[in-house]
Amino acid sequence: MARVPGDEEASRPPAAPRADRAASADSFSKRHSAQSGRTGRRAGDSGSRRAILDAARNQFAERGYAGATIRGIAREARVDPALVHHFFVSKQGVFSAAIRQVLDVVEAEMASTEVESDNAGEQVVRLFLQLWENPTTGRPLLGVLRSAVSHEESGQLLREFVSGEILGRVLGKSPQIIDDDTRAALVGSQLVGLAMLRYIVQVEPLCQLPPEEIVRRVGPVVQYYVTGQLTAESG
Amino acid sequence: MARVPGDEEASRPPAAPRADRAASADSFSKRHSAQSGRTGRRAGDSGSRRAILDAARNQFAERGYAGATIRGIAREARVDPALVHHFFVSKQGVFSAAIRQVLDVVEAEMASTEVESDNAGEQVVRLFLQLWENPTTGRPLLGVLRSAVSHEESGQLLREFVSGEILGRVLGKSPQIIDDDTRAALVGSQLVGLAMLRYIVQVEPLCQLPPEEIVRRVGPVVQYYVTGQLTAESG
DNA sequence: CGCACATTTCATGACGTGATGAATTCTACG
DNA sequence: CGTAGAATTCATCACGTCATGAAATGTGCG
Repeated sequence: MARVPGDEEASRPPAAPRADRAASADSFSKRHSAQSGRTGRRAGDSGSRRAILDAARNQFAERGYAGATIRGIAREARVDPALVHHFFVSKQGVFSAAIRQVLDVVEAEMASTEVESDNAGEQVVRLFLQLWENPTTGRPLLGVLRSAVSHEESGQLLREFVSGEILGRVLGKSPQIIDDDTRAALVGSQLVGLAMLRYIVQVEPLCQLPPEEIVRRVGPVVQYYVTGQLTAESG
Repeated sequence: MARVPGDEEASRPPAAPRADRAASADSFSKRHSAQSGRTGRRAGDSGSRRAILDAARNQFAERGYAGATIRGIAREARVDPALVHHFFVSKQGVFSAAIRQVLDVVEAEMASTEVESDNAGEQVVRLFLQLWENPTTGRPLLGVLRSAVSHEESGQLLREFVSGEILGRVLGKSPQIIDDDTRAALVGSQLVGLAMLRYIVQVEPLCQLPPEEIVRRVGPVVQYYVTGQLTAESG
């Protein structure tokens, strides 16, 4: 049990082939545990790569970038930690691979949803909530938001979302000529705050409210930021 | 240099008094470096305890609970890491001590500021921004928010702020009988989102805007959540 | 002075982390 | 068949983390 890094005595040559190792008592918990000896490649399509990505999304979503560990991801994927490095090189590599792919889906989703300028507010909030409620997109988003507070690349992604996606998609429909970037940032602040309190900090009344109720209450605020009025037909 | 935990040979009795150690080449960077030999107490009021608390606030503010380390705090305070443990027992202990004290100031500040019900929106946003702009209160708040995404106690503090402080102080002035907790949570979501984008993620137009500009733009939204109308004199 | 106590540092333990390199097994292509 | 390469695991390394216990040095009280 005692790990002695500097032990020079009894250092068996690492090149010695070993075939005498018995099952290490927890090998049953690994993928393809039933058959297959130990170290080499498995037969057929093991799906390990995908399993790692799924596990990574979960871990990053629940613990954020700093809190997630390669060992934890490997454990959840029932795979050796070194395999994670083999496929994705580094921790940053797993993160990028796990997040980026789904971010494209999010972007496409937003692109395919037409936002009418006359009640953009409610539509934007509805779309935002749909993305968060759907686990496929929601968990990676959770990962980005959880990581954004201390991981620079995640912060950058969030910045790009606010400055790029919101400004382009939402405000592009109702251009105000001036102040567009500020309006986009204010919309972003309301949306990010909503996600923080509903999905991360879990403030009580908020995380129980049905999505449509939130749409009804927050929609006008987004509308106000975009057009300067509470609803389209007021005034 | 090589650290050998299991080294049993050459283990000099730990009780042996040592007076032959020369200055370890970086001892100048410690507090009271000029005078004083090495290990014991320093003369006069060293202020180490306060230095540790200050350093802790900085570290937690910049890296969050998980990212901050006792060694990092000790380094910034120019103190041995063990001293941090001596004063505050554990990492959680430093965090609590560093944060709690200032949170009382925040609470008192909020209690002493009267919120008139007729333009509560702008007043609340102004007070919120004042707390964040002032480093004395702002940096601990940064620490709480940065930690809230992954540290349970910080999340709890944030929940209590939204469910307690906002509901009691802001909505207490303009009671709506029904839905108070939901209104408080919505106000909280806007404020938390604002802090996230302005002070943590640093979205461009937002963190340059003068506070009063933000008050003017976000105030009506808070007012809307509280009273259901954009301004007091509309309608 | 002498003794209890607070403050300070050192040495070390026990453990977790990301990363690397070699060994082994399987697949695919010639 | 033979062999290049992909997939998988093991054994470590080097380091950083929180935490503890003991030793050394100061202060203050009787």
